[in-house]
Amino acid sequence: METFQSLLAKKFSQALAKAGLPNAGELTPATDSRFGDYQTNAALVLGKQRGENPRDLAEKILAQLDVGDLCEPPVVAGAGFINFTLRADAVERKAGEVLRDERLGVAQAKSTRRIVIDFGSPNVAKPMHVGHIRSTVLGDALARIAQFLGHEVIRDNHIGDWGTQFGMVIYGWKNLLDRQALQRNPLAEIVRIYKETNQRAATDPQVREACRQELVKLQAGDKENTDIWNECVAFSMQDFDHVYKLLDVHYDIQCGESFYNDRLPGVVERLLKSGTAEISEGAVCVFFRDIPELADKPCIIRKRDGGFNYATTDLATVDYRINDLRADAIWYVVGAPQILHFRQIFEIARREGYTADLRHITFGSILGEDRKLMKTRSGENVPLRDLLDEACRRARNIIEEKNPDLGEDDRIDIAEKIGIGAVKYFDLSQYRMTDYVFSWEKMLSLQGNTAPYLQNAYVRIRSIFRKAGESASKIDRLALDDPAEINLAKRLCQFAEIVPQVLNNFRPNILANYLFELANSFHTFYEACPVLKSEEPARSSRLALCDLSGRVLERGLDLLGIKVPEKM
RNA sequence: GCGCCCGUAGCUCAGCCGGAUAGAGCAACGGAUUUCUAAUCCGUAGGUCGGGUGUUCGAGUCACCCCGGGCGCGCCA
Repeated sequence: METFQSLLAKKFSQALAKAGLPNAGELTPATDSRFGDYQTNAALVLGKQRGENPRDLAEKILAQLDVGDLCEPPVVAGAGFINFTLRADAVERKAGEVLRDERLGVAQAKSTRRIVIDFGSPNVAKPMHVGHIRSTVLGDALARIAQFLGHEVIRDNHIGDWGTQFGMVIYGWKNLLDRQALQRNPLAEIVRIYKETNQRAATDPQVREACRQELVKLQAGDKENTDIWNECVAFSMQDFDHVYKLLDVHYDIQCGESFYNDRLPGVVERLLKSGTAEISEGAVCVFFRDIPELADKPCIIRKRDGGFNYATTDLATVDYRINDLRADAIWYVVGAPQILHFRQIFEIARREGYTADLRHITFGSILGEDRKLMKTRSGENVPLRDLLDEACRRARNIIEEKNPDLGEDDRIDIAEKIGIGAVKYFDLSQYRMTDYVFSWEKMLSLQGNTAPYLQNAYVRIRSIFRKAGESASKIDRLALDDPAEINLAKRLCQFAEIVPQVLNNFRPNILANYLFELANSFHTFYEACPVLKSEEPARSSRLALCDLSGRVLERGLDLLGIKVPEKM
């Protein structure tokens, strides 16, 4: 199905051709409703190129343009803009098409790709904390959207399950472990012994050395240490799975760092052999002498002591994803502090001849009310599990106050949908690069651009259908009359224009913003247009409008990984 | 020192490839409810887009410089 935008753009470019003019400018949604629904600046661009009067050019183009079936006669405005206002009957037909379409008008991508999305990536022996929200929620949303657009998505959890921290964990396990505490809360106990060992190591060189020895033994495949490591990984995975279940996030593969262990020597050998890497001060490095910003920032891929580091692992990972998984693209949803690292990795991959589309999708930090990195009162990372539980608890309090009649099962279910949805939406509704201040009050507010506000619009729709005792009417040609109806129907037709845009710059906030505007339009319609009490044909038409609004809201929120309740 | 990111209403934030008089939400103020969930809607008020120079028909958006904040820069991940 074609959107209004693409239909108009197509007709417009035909008109340009007829007028003997090249394609130019762009046809976009109007910046202001005063200017109609769509606008183009083509005449301005052409005017500049050819040194002609933009308004004259606009008239010349209009003489060749036939869009009478879609809009009112286009008008030239301002310096030479051409404005289009959709006809109500065209909106009726288009909305009818969307109504019948499972995909709600959203076309499949022209060329579909196999995309590995690397997101989440928690560390073993550390609980997931607020810092993991953005990567997890953003990555999941991008995966859902890419998938919906027809791409083949492989969601990969690159777990930090290997590294120097295990020397300390194993030392702690052998010397400090409280078995009973381990049974009660495994991860908390592992974290405790890790922290305590860390403190000891900071002051006691002997402990430090002991930890190093444990690490060496683990890396050499020592049975006892490997068993301990396995147990720690398993305990951590339990914690991750609990959080993922709450968040409704799943992975296709979970190839952690350890997965690449036996591939690391090969990576270094290959790079040395090809001359991409060289030995410097005993370490194996890749230099970027031809890139000014990187000239003084080499990338170490093997340490002087022969050990590998995370650059080596990431190179092995690129290799695996491209050669074994046959990825066309790899998206790394990893925080902005690692920009330099990925710049280096991507550059090395390029030098090795890889042509896959590698993207580092960065994001900012979550701040506390004090505008500093969000921490607990005692200065520690806020465990994600606690935070999500609190979200549900707070959501439940609000539900109980607003809707005391709900049964216990409903309360639990709805509180989870609202609480988790609120956390996710708060994150996704903001541009990913900006740091944001975490605020329960704001994210759980029923007013404004929040998940509960959107969910409420959906609930109102469900309520209408419950009351009506009927499912969506079979109507497929709407009868729009009230401005609120026309506005809502136009908005619904835009869903198909918005969704693909999200992937242009990896901005789910565009979709969130659209859904907010849709909910807004729906609420306005809801206030202005009685549904069940109205006469036919308005009643059926409005029911259809409700049905479509509900489906777009549900689908749109689903693309963001957010669920909708039937009641709230 | 070098590099990256950010700076838009009192607060929290939109504003994609430069486009018309810069938009929301919260908070403030004024209205609407015998309801299809008022958990809402309608309205008012609020801005030298950090500062400057430049590019051009046109700059919040692009380039350069400065100010302020954050982050990163050879053997952690």
